[in-house]
Amino acid sequence: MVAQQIREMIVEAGLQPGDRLPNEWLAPETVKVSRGTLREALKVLEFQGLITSRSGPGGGVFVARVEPAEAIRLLDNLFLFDQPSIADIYTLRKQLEPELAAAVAGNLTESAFRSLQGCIRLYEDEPTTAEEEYAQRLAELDFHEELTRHCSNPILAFTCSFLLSLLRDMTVCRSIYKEPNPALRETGLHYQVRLLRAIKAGDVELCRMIMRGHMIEAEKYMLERAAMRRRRPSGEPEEQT
Amino acid sequence: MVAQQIREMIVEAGLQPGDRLPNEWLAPETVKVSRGTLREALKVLEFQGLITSRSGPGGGVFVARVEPAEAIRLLDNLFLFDQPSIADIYTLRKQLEPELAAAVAGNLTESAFRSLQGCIRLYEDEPTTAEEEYAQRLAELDFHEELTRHCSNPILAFTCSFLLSLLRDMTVCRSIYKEPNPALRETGLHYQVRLLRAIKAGDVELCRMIMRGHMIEAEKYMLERAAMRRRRPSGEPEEQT
DNA sequence: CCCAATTTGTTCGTATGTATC
DNA sequence: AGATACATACGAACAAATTGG
Repeated sequence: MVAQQIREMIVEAGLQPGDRLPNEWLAPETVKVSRGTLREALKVLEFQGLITSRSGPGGGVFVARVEPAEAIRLLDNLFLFDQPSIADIYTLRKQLEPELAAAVAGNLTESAFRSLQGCIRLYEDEPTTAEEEYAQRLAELDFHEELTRHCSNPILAFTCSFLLSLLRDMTVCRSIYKEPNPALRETGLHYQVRLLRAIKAGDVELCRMIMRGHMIEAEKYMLERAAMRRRRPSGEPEEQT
Repeated sequence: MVAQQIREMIVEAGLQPGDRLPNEWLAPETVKVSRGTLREALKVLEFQGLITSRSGPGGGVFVARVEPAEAIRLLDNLFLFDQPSIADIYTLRKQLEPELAAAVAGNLTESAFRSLQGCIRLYEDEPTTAEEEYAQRLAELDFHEELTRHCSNPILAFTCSFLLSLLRDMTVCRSIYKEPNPALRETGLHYQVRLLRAIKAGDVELCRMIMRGHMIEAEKYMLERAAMRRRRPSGEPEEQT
């Protein structure tokens, strides 16, 4: 296909992010197709995140660095028809999140610390409404997301980030996140405070251990809640008994 | 964008793989864009693997199931400009491959066993040429790939498969794979024979242990070789001393 | 075996939007 | 403000592929 051909040209020429694609490459006489077909190929590459295009003078098609966040969108359809279970996701999280914590241990800048503490602050106070509950759970996920941003291992960061996006999008999780869970919130907060301390101290092994415990707890909670929802199916609201 | 819009329509309507997209959806009057623009969107979705299109009567645009192998291609550009290191990859493999082994333990059909044994047979004999050496190393990777195909956890399967494809494509790895390595070959073979036995026996914990050992060995070997190549740079062929 | 119908794929001329000088 | 350079969008016509009679 034309898209692959253009990609080849980019890597062959050793073009770097920010470089502009020479006009000749996109001329109909170089590529053997018409503008319409060429544009289809460019759209594909743009969607893939490899190129961006600006209009106006000095504009054109430029090579871009693919951001992990964009790449995750590409996988949106992967599990569209056979959704993974919560257990599936946590099988990986239990293994990888501890490594993530270990990877950032002792390698955080002051500003990185502050943004992590900012995440925590969002769920320091007991939530009063269901919306606040939900927002806090998302903030917890953001804490982990923030960790990935400071991980020097790009694959580990990408994979953990991917798992987080799966959790965010799964409808089961979304409904679970709306339920109040004072116990987990408390222990989760506790874990993350301890984790931050361990990261600051640069204690790699302690980071791993704390995160492992956190993941095991989180999985247990999620599985319990999911099982409850299965027994009392659909969107039935909880009644105070 | 139009592509996202069409994707929404598919999931809203609950279309399944194999279903055909109604003609109305692709009519210029439904979507508010011209045919050319619409085709760009379709090309994107096709590249993403969500749809395929056939021409002729009874043809049209059909929903497809995204295969993991296709999805991996989407990520080709992710690490184009900051390639991960061997250590990065093995950080994940050491954690995930044991889980993969554990996941398939006791869950393999007879035919799955045979194909795994087929992989092993390819490197039972000492390689005589560099090409054979290389082919054997790829066959080792295929062994792991075959495992992913029988893993019921789709994310675990996908991630492990992704890591394998990274190893296959990295130029460092490719050159390392061409070097003779009788020792690792022997122990690798030994690991995989033991692993197959453990899988057959359904001994989950043993599977994990064997695979963990295998990964640690493999990483050590790869890192050693990579370090040697760095000291003696570029494609200089090895001399017998 | 060929013809006709259906549907995707390609092309080109033109028009519009947008950013720079 | 206006001219210029560039990407983006449109629509009609044409080509190719596939199926059934």
